[in-house]
Amino acid sequence: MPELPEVETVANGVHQRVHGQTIVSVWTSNKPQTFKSSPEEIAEVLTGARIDRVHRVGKTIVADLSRKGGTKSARPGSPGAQFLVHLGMTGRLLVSSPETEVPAHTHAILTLSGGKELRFVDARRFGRLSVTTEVYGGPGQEPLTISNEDFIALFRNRKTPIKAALLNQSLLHGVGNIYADEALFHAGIRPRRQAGRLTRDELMRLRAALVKVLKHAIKLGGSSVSDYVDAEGVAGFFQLHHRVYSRTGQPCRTCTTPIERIVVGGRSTHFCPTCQK
DNA sequence: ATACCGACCTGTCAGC
DNA sequence: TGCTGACAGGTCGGTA
Repeated sequence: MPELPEVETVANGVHQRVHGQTIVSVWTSNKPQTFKSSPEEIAEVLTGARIDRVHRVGKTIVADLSRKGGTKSARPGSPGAQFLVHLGMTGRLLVSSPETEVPAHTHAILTLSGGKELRFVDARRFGRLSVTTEVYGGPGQEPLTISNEDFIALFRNRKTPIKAALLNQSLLHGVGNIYADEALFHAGIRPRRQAGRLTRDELMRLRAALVKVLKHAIKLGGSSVSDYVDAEGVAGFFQLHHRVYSRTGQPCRTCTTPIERIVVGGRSTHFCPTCQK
């Protein structure tokens, strides 16, 4: 489901509802592929910890934890741990009342001091939970804040199609299939173009388009992620603004040429053959 | 080192 | 109605 804007929306929503609360108890399902750390390790680190802040790094939701007695200012030798949640394709992080029915495919429930529960639900089980004591930095660079020069340098000498390079999380993290297609459309660049052969000008346009598309999507709450935090959660509306993604055969909103669908790097890819060169 | 490709899972939807 | 196959917004590990 989620790319950068959706993950940011979920992280912010969860933050508002749970920060400052303590994790009273932890339950996990017996589906081991859900976890990077072992369920035992997760339960040990989380139980009794306070959630100071929930934020996003790449496509990962990061909860900063501290322990009673310890403080936010981590003392030497006792760094604050972090709880990492990757939503995969179908993962959801919900803040629910205990009386709310537990949905199918629920893999973790954290009972909070405020009386609510933080639930991790993931039908397809591509999501991952883990705990770490090192500050998580993510695999690549942050698309919202990277400079033009750093952005241009990322793609130098790359023979892979620009679409595939945008999806490579060790270069830029947070960009997924929807926003890669959308950004390439706004920059007027065909997805199969070799990354290393794009001009400086094109790469600068691409960076600007990416930032614009991501920020716009964050403002609208992401694309079609509904029910993402709790019953009061607001659905995302960015899907109504897609120019190419999932619009195969429909007229381009700029020039009316039918949008084409191809496969690049094994991923379905949409573009306008007239607007993108 | 880089790049491609299948595997990991379940749900949904189009077509027969 | 029910079955089958294609497809889904992500990542990882093996192979070339």
